[in-house]
Amino acid sequence: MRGRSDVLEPAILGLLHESPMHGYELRKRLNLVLGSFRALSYGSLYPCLKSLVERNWIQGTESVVTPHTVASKRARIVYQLTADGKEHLQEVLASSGPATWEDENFDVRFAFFGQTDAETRLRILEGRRTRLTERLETIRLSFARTRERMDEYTLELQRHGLEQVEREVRWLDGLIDNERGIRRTRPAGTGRPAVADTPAGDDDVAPARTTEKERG
Amino acid sequence: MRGRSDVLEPAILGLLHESPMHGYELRKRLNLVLGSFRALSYGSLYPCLKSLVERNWIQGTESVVTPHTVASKRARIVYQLTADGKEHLQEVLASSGPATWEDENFDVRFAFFGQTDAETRLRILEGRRTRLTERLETIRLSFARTRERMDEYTLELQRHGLEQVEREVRWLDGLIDNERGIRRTRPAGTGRPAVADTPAGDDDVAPARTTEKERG
DNA sequence: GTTTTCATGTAACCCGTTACATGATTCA
DNA sequence: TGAATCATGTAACGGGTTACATGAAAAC
Repeated sequence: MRGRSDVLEPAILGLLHESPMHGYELRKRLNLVLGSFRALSYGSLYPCLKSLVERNWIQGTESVVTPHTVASKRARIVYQLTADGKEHLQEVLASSGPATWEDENFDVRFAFFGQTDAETRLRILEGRRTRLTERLETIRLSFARTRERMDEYTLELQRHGLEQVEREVRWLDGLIDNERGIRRTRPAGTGRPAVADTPAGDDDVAPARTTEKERG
Repeated sequence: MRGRSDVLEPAILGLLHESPMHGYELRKRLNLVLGSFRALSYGSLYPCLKSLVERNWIQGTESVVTPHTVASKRARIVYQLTADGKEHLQEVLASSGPATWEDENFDVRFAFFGQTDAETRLRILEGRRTRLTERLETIRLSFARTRERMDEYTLELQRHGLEQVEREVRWLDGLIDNERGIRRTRPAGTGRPAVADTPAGDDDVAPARTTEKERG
């Protein structure tokens, strides 16, 4: 309901659930989960950790590292989920709504599918797919409306953008088919991913869902 | 030098240079140029227009529209570039620097390549390419370092992200080859785009630049 | 005649970055 | 011993969004 980001907190909780970590390390891992590969700043991370501690979802323990000789003074703080935190994370992962379909939110949620039940996974994937096809419609529309008036570079940018989204949809189709397969085969909740791993440039996933024509 | 966004202003100036417009229409066009297809809010747009007027780069004229009967009271404000604005836009378009290689900035700059000279176009495309290959390196590295410890969904997200960037690089390669061709053929500055328009799934652009191996 | 779309704006707020400050540890 | 990296934090700022306010024109 508020803002709509809430991307950082789930990411942190999710990673800490996999294994306890200190801030500095967390930051590096975060970049991989956060979709885009920009480096998150400490100016974001540490205050967030602080607030998570205050809300009692994580706790930090001063882990005095024994470097190579004796114990050092400057300790690093290893964070881990509290019981409350684990509970909260499960709630977050089980929920899904409009915000969940958006780019960054989706990436984070997807990254932690391993901790999510099959129903939710499918719900998120399909919501995301709908979201993207809506976007396709919007693009195609204004595309068709303005294509004569646009110079060719702008047009090329548009074309490329459109293609990217189309590819994204095909990727989702593969994942959805996969989830459906799992769901039919297994009682749900097994957490087995078995995602498509087509190494590069395989265009035969979901052959005729996004029709290439009607572009004029 | 400041912030690093400066994505909105150039986009507005560029669009207004193509043709004068009022805010509401501008906003729709903006979404196509701004790379991602999120709708820019009026809360961003109008204050920005205001500040551009204050700096004398654009000017707004109350265009009283004759709707269908008589003249209406509520006029819409049509903005156009001033002489200063045109000059400033040319400066902006001729410049290039680290910020230019970033995602959104690049998109905007690319969209207005029609108004940019060939040297600059090539400089930006190559800068962007370098930026992306750097990113590829970063991803591949942390990818290799953590792949065993990651669950398969996170891994798939990574794989997919990597693939996207690789594709982006191939797209750039096509554009660069194209620009080089133009540059050799024509004295530069002709403004002729002739971009690659391979409809979909053409993988033979720049065959062996991003080597698929050494992924372990 | 009422709803939808067009059209312009403002104020509060959110989420993140940059720049700064500090100090320990490892490596050359 | 000095530089690079690890490690933790704070304060100021920036660029965007949401929510609000207003009203005319077009469509139904």
